[in-house]
Amino acid sequence: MSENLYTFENETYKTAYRHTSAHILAQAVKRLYPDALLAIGPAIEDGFYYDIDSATAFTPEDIEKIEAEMRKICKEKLVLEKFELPRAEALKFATEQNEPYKVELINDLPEDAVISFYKQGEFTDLCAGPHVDTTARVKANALKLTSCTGAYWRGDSNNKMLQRIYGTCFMSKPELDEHLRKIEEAKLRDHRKLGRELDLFSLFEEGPGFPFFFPKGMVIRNELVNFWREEHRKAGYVEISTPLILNEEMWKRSGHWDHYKDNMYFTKIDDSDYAIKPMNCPGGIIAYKRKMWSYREFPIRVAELGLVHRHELSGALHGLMRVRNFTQDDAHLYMTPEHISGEIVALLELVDKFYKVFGFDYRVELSTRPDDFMGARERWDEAERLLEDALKSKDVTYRINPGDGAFYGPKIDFHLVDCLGRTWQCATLQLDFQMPERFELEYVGPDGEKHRPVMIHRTVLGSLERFIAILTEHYAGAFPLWLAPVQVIVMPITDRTKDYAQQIADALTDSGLRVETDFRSEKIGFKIREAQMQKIPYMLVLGDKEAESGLLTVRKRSDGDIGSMTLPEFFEMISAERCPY
RNA sequence: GCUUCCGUAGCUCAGUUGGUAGAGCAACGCAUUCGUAAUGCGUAGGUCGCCGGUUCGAAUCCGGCCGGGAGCUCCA
Repeated sequence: MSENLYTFENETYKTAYRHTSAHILAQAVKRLYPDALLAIGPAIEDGFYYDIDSATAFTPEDIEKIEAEMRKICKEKLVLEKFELPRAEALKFATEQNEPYKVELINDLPEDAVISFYKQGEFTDLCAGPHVDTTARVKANALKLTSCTGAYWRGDSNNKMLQRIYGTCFMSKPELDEHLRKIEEAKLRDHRKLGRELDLFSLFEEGPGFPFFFPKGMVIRNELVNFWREEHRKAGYVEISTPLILNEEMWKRSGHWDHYKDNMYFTKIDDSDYAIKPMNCPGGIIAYKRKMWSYREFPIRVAELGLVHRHELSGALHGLMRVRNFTQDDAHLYMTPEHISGEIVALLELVDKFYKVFGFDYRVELSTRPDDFMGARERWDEAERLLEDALKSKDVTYRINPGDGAFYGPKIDFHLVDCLGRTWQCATLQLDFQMPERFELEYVGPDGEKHRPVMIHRTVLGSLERFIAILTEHYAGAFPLWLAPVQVIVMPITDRTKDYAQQIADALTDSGLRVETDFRSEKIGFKIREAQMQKIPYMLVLGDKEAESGLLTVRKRSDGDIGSMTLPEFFEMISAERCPY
């Protein structure tokens, strides 16, 4: 498709275009702030950024000046010239340029590397390329610096924090405007905004990271749990509940003390030290150990909607997506080694089944052994291989996330996307040989001897809070009938039809629907507007005509007025929507 | 936790160079009884996030703390 070669249809060109924009950004910064040191500046999903070490903190005014300078550079039509240097000379060059971060980058390249640079006008940057041919390719009026934040050098919080300037650019102004408009529109779906507007949930200063759910939010939560319980019953799960607080010994034995202490809350009871659970597994394990198990009972699948508390860093908190207490739809599966593959495959299917009900696209990652792993390396290799084999057998597309596993085992993570395209881990499936060892879990095998079971930790929704946040944004607050806090609102047109409306409302309520009535002496247009803004799926408009004929006039949130029908016809119409599982 | 921006009524926001606060929506009251996205009039509501400083005087300037947004780090 040669005609598409120089458009954003061509990913390579798009990346080169945005990468060149990053260089223009760096050049502009260097012109205005000659003492600024350059770190790295790649093209990213929606644009580009450049990390800069500058003594002056860039203000919004500075950013505007930089943006103006960038436009100037575009118009200067500077040609980008590539040249290569052997490592030693490249080092010398970067040193002379007084760019210590570049020197560090070059130092990390192999001895025999030939290192490329790109020069545009007076500005030269270490870069593998590729780039567009001149700065004039970048449309000056379709370019925008979007934000300036901090970012650690090399993504390590022990390193110095640099200033990261984010920008975006397109091949024409209308495309840029469209992109910016979409972002503004997406912000309207933000669960924090909708949670307040629809009176579902919120967070308050009095408890940062500790969410509140209001009656309407609880409806969604409970419906979700009903669905979850039903599917887990079908999948052969049983359910338990374990305490929020266990003594410190327990957490030392589980390894949480060594690996997770900074994220835990502690408390004292009488003179003993206790901890509030950050995970449900130790409690589940105590429950397991209450009796002796036979291999004949395996695999056992024990679920728990467990409320956990984790001390997340204040800066990491984000609405309901990242909180300090949340309910995991946890489960622990105990099995013999022969069961592992089958159980993992069944779990991949279970997660897929759940996410399909909501129409989610999800990304899968295999997270491998972290630096602070517990247990033997060979066990980890084996566990990682088992997870990978299961993914392959189900033809799941996944990517490897090295070193991101839990301290007790590798995991398969499922990520969902929020309104602004940020991804959040929801389902997780973790294979664990460590806890059974640490807690000396046992079962009796066919040989009459005691053996060590294998354990799987898993969630499907991840946390109810995060999942509800994702759901809210996914539906933009217009929840499907089965989840909608109010399913039907009954609105008489005048006081004359109040009795009839009440009668209909009672019949709907009796059938198990969540019904509200709007008897205020407002005009019907006003009631509809409010019901519409509350995103109530069905509105029944009842006036004299309906009272006389005994019919209902139905308005659908999504389609407007859909005409009149009898009550049984209405029930028939919505029956499929009332339970999608 | 770090960088940066922000914090005025339940919500969305005004408040010129410092002179002790305003609008719309919501709430409440009265009138209105109306056919598919806003009926009118009225009432009430704020230690301007908190603490301290500068000043004759602070929502406004300065400092500290708390909370929030964006991003980094970290994670369900």
